[in-house]
Amino acid sequence: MKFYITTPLYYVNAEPHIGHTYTTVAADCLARFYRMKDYDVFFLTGTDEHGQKIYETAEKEGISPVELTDRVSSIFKEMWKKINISYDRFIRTTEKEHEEVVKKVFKKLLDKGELYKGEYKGFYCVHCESYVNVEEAKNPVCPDCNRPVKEISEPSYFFKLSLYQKQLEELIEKSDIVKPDFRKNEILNFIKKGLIDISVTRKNVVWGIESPTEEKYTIYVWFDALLNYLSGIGYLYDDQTFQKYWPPDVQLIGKDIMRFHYIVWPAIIFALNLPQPKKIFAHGWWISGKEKISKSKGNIISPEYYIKEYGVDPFRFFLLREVPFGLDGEFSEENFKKRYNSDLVNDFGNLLNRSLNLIEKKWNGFLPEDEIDESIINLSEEVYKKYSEKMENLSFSEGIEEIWKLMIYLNKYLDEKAPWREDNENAKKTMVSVFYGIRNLLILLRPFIPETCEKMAEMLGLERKEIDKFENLKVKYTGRIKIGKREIIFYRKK
RNA sequence: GGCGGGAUAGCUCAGUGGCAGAGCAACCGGCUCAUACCCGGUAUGUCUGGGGUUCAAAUCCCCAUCCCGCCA
Repeated sequence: MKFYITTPLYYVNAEPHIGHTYTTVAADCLARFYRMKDYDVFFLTGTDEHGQKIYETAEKEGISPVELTDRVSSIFKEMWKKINISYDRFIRTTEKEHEEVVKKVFKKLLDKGELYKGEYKGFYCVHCESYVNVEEAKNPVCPDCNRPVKEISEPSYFFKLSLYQKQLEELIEKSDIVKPDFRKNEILNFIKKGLIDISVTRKNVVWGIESPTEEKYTIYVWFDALLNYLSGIGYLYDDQTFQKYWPPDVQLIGKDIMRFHYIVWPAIIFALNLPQPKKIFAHGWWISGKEKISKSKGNIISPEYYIKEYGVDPFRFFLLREVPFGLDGEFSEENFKKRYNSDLVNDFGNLLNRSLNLIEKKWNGFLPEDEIDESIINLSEEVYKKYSEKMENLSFSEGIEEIWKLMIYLNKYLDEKAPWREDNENAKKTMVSVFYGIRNLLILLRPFIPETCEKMAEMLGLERKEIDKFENLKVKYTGRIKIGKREIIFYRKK
């Protein structure tokens, strides 16, 4: 079984922020989840580097677009490294391979009559890199960013988007491509009002991919960027890889770029006669102090701060635990700290610590042998089943809630069995069972907090490969296990 | 303005016709292996307001108020 997952390519006009991080962490968690299910996973992310805005930003900074894009894309890479993003490929739209694919696709669509030459008249927002519809006011501004827009009139190639209205309606109604479900109606309403052909070239933009036409144009940056999902796995140059992974199983996007992904993108796929993605999931935004996060409001959330203050894994955990994926969430240090202390420090860290401490005290750090309590075996199985379903639906927070059922049970089990009051012989089964339960927690939580789980596995005296696959949930212990060095992983905050 | 979604405990929210729920916070108790942790228990409601259907409505229908999303 294969699993192909993508994030949008991030526009290098800005450095990574909480929004990019959110999407990418979610994708990483899913990629890891499917790897642990033994799927053949391909996880694609990268940077979107063309367009007028990049050109202008570079100019402002007095550097070349290449210098700018090199710099910012490597900042993204460093960030992903820091938070353990396990992508299989990081694609840049300025790569030769990608540029060639874009040209080939353009040519292909041109030959098929999917593109035609026309005249574009209207307004263009440089900041948003998008054509906008504004009333003929004295000072037309972009409806999204409120910046002044340019009026332009120029020859351009158009993509016959209008042709695909019916097919798109049917696709959205009948498939699971639009997720969460409540977005379906929104998109459908939009489509039903009628689609118009979209301009896919620009006449006066320098920084972009050149069209394979006699008269030279620059290919519109969004058209260019969307094709990364094809070029990233070898479309038109590595057929074997492409055949293996196409179509995408999950594509993650922010809710701000739904239209490109639910309308333009599937229409391009129709035009290329390819199977459609299974699921495109639009997640919500993090807000801060009841407002959308923006530089001008000064309510920026700095991932670096939380990573430094609490650690990478608590940060990853919070993003996916706090709010149902798809809805907006409020990001505040107060909420973060609450989650951190109650879930990670109290429930999880303390469970590990008290358990290892008991094994240390009673048996000098050697786990004895005994049978494992049925209740923990059964609960593990039940939790995994439900957790698995939740993860497949991208309900990360509910997936974690399932894991916590086992966590809570283990704490309760310890209290009830009170092994510290028992002699070693009578405490054996309890501790072996708790050990088994904790090992299962490490497996289940690993897609979310990989580093922590690996470190904890070491503390349990286990090898990394013992928590590598969900298959291992069933593995029981025989032989003597010497637990590793015990240390506190999550320190209580304030 | 049009279309859609929503209003339930202090907070975040679940609950599609049958005794109003969960988590967090609060309070009380237990435990003492553990990171002041963990375990158990208690309390908490004009289910936005009004009308209707029904043996029975948070749930279905109508009206009103407020909030949110989408409308290139």
